[in-house]
Amino acid sequence: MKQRLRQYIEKALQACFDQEELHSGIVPDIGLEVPARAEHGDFSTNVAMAMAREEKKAPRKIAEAIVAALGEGEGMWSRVEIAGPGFINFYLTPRCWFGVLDEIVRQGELFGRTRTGTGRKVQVEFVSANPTGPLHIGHGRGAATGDAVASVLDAAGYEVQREYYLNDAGNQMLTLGRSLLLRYRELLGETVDFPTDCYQGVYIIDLAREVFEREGDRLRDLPEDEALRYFAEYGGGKIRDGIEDDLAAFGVNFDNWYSEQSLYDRQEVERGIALLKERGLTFEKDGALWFRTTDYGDDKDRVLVRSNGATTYFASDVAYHKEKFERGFDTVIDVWGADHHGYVPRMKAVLAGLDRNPEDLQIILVQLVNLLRGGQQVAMSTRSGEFVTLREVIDEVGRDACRFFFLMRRSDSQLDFDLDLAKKQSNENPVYYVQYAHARVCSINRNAEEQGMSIPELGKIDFDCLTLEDELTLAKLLSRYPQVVDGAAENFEPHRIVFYLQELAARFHSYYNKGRVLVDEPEISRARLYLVNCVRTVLHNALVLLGVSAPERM
RNA sequence: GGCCCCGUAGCUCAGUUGGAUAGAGCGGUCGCCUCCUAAGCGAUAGGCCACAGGUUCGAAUCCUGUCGGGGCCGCCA
Repeated sequence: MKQRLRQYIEKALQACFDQEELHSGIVPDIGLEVPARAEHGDFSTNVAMAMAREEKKAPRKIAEAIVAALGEGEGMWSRVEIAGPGFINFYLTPRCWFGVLDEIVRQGELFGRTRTGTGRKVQVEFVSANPTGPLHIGHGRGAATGDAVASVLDAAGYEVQREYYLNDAGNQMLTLGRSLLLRYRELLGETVDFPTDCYQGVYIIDLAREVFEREGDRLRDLPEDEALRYFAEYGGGKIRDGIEDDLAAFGVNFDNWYSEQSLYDRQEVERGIALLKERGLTFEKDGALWFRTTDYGDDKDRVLVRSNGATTYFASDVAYHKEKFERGFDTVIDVWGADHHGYVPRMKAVLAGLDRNPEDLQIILVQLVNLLRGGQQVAMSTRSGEFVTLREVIDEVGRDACRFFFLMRRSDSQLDFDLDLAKKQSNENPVYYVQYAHARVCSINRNAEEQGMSIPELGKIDFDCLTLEDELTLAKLLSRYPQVVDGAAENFEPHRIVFYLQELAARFHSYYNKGRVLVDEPEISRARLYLVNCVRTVLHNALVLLGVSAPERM
């Protein structure tokens, strides 16, 4: 719709230049937007004002020339007017708006998919929690956000891969092994002084018990390093499986689980370091090897190889990101907790050092989640092992409410997650509000069917039967959906989908309450049924992007 | 000390990339079920967009500074 209108305006501008009404000969970017107030039309453009400087002419004069050159628009609009300082406002005909309904019916589940990203490969890496403990609520927000960003990009036409980076190398796995081994020895009756730098959570004790029940005391007499390796491997595997299960329960499925250890096994880490060295971007100091990230705007240089010869986590990250681009992605997106924001400059430096545009790496920082119960903040501390797991929250409030709540806010503002509110089955809970709209349409469909009426097919509708203001409003709102998807994809902002859903649901509920869909006149009933099923389709399509279900009854 | 995010209605937050008279939900008040699901709808009250400058035809939006809230600053991962 917007595109078509833009073409008309471009044509009019060209005509003005040809007839020498206007002289600059430059067609600017034509800003077309939906005005905040209905009396300013359906679309409004500020081109005349934008051109004022170039043309050295009053905006309203320019607008007059453009409007004169516009012509009739072949029934697309009923009125064009110049308003305010020089806005050109278009009033589209109802017939034009209701055309979107046929479009929705034609495309069905594909309505809202665009071609914006066609031919571009994007990877979204998210969660990537260390396999040393279960996912907590903070990881849940990252999971919901990353998954929705991936879905939205997919809808916008990008080729998308979802990846989980598994930190299965380094001494954290040894710490996990040691934690388990000590708990195991406790179970065997030994008195153990459990160190503070070991993992404190009760899940460690549970895992140790599992081993004890399977293996008995067989592992007591193994050499220390062998026992550690056993426990690290067993624990890491189990925890990883648990993470995968939790994510599956949350509706999040990864295309790829990428092992950090595999980077070492394939000498990728060495290769990455060697490459930076070759390019003269490294130096030695205090027995360690550093990457001069300050050349690219970081505030400190960073260590790649420690003085004891061990590589840092940053070194494997260099290799990992280098390898990502070698896999052919045009854009790589990392979803991180905001507490890692300090790592952004050094990762951008990695790209610059590899002659890659730093913009090709996009980092989404997801802010903290404050868990509330009864209005009080729930205390959490990973160190002490006291935290609320994602699984517990899913079990308590349900997957739909959980995902919806995580996506209700922009990811760069902190989120209060009110457990009591998320559980409430009432009007205070926005999740049900949206789902209820979908269920209501389904209910209307069931009633129609009982009356022997089926959902009308494409093109079998007389749009002149849709005479209500609310019906036109709904059609306009529906037509906006593909742009909402594009905007959400372009800015990595899935919350835009949430707000759109709430608005669409609100308009539908209002319409529903004002009158009946199924009335005595069959033609009107059919037209309205057609309309509300378009609403249902868009509600469904948008909910799918968020990973929230669209129930047929509630 | 440096860096990142936030500051908009009593509360929680949107704000179409700089547009016209600033929006929603919750909470408050008052109404609506002979009728397709009241998990719903309608009405009403509520604002110095933290503050001060600047940029321009035009600023909640961009720039600078100040104040307030949160977070991060390891040869840990």
